[in-house]
Amino acid sequence: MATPPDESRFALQKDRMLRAAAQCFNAKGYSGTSLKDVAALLGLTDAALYYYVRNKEELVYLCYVRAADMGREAMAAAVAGGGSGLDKVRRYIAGHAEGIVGPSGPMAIMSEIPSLTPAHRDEILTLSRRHSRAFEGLIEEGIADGSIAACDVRMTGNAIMGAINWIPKWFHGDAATARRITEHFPDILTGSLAARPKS
Amino acid sequence: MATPPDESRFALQKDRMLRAAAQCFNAKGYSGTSLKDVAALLGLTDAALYYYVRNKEELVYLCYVRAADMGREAMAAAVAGGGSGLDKVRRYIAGHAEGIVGPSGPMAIMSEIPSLTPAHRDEILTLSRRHSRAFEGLIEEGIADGSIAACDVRMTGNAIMGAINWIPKWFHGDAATARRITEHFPDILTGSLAARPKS
Amino acid sequence: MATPPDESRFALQKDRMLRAAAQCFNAKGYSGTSLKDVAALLGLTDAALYYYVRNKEELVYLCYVRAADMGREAMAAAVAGGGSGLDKVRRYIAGHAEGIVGPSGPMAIMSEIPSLTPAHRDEILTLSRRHSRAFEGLIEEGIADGSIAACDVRMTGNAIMGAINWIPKWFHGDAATARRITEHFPDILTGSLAARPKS
Amino acid sequence: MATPPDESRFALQKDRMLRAAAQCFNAKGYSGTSLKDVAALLGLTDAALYYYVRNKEELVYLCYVRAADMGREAMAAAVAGGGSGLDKVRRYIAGHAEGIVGPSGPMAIMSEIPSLTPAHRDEILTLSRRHSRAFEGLIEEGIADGSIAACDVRMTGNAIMGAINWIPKWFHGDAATARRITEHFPDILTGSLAARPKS
DNA sequence: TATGAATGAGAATTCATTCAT
DNA sequence: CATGAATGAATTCTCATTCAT
Repeated sequence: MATPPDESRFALQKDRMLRAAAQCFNAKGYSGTSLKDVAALLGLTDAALYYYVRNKEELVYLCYVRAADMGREAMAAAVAGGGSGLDKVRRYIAGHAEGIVGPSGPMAIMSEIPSLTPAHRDEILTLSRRHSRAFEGLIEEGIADGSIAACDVRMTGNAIMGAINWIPKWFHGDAATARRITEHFPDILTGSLAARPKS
Repeated sequence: MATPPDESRFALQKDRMLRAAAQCFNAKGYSGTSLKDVAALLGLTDAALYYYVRNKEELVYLCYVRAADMGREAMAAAVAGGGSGLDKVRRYIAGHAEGIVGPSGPMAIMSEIPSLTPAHRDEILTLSRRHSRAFEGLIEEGIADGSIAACDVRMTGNAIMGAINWIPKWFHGDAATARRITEHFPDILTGSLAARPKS
Repeated sequence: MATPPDESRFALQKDRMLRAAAQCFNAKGYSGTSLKDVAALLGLTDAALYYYVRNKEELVYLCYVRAADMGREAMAAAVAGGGSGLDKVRRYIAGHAEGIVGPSGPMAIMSEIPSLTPAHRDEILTLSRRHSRAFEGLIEEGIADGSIAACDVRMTGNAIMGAINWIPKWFHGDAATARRITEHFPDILTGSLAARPKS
Repeated sequence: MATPPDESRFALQKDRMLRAAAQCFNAKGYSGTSLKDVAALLGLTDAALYYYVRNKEELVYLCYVRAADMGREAMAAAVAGGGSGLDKVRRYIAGHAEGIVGPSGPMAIMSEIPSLTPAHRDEILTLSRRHSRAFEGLIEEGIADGSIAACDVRMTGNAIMGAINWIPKWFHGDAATARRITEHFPDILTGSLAARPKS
């Protein structure tokens, strides 16, 4: 699980911090977010963050690692649920959206990988690509099992992920909208995928 | 028209500048982009930009105005093309995507409206909302004329626009990908909309 | 005596601390040394040092007091040894150098008196000047007894003390070099002083 | 010559800056000197320094490069003057001291090489070692030609350089003392070297 | 028009210092 | 005694901005 709050005081605080950071980064981007912003959300001074993290860069990095963990979980759950490729894609979309608008704390959108240290960038890029591949894999599985119509898999994956990643730009935390998102996005984003009779 | 370099050398240069700025902002965000970045793209010093623009803020503002113009054009063209609501939606998607990856210079994604001056923010927000409404209007038109299945119009609009707005995050300028985008995005993003026989 | 860990464990620890601090200060200067550096050398946290000392400033101050004590001892020993002024100067040089490279723990070089509190600064400056005078006194004694040739006493004193005080900049703790220093410095630094037949 | 003030406005200001920086660094060390200190000496803001230099580190680095240039000059002049090894050593000492207390602006003492970037450190260390070798070479030359008595060359070199490098710690700019330094240091520091009849 | 030189505000980061435990 | 957690001040550094040329 993604650094679950079941450890020491230190780990708990660190996890709170990562959630606050993810929220800020999603809202205002990496360079648009000052450490003061994050700290304020926690009722701390910016200097206090350095107790948990070496760097601002390390802060994003850890947010992204956490996001990768959550993504992996969503993927695992989607696969574990069984069914057709389309079923898995829909379940994954729901899970991913849930990670962003749901109560497990906002999951950071990996939108600023270039801001990372080369070493961190490589690591995160690897995770991120692996994840995209896995998602595209689900689509291909659906095509193979007939639940999904043939399509440009890469573009389709990009479109779906983009629609989800863009959510923080217009979603501002109200529960009603959150429900609409998780409820409708799987439908909206897979309608095009469903194999259907030629008209 | 969106970028009418009608007469003077001034307007031409200014337009070049807005395109360069849009490119930078799309790639690295508002605060991630320094005026030096924009100026470098034009072969100028940052100080020179102040000849065309009062502010960095005014620079984004103008980028967004330009984007709104382009969006309006795309919308007008989509409507002017006639046909069903779905047809118009598809045409609009193509036009919007074209504005981002096409040769009319990158269109700025309105992703950082909060960075604007209150006055400018209000103005852009109005334009932006009006535009979203217009897009949702096309969807509703499609539902009414039977070309589009009933759906949560607001969410659907958000999803589609998000998928498009996210493009700059993964598209890095190669022509082949640009073609794949404009070719497939209308299909991918409207598949779910098409009315289809109840199964 | 300079470092008399006479009774309590407290005094012993404090003395260890002063030695560690002197080592750090000699190596990296006052502002270049963080309390963490000193603490690390002792296997403690920086916060722990505050049990022994009110201040970072007090830490240097105490180092300098200790150094003054050691200097006084070296001076006393040099004088107690008797002989000509030159003999005493040579003995003092050896003793001083020994204090720096020898096993009695590094003696702090008083190189950053301006960093001290006004009160402490005055006190240390007094000690330091008294000490320089005493050293110059030895030189004058040598001139008087004919063992040292006439010279600019102040400059000569400064040159000799400088050569010694500079040692920590290039000496990094190996025993062989330490031996070379204590063995040769008295010769090297007093050659110019020895009275010799007019050529 | 060491970045002589005969070029553009830019180079002139940069040279002024290096002199101011050297003065500060000599007085208070690298970490004890804030960029504000240096800037204040020039009547500028700290931010202005970044127009000339990328870094605080680059500032020291350039000071050291300049010092190395001046040292090389002093060495060249000492050698060019001809005469015995002892003559050259004396001339070098005078030249070096002149660089520190004289009007060519204070020459930075290379006392904080560890603060440099690895790359810069390597470069400066190379220059510095080469320079020390050259100086030791002069001593050896003197031993060979009989003008200098046999001695531990390395230790002797260290002692002499130390006495000179320590000057900024007690010299505070008055012309009278400056004269005493350049006048007496060659004598004081080479007395021990002069070959003399066994007593 | 455009640049060179400089500034001031803000951001990241470090560090001495405090205090409850 | 010693540490963990936090703070506030100072420092380095960036950047939009200005202005004389």
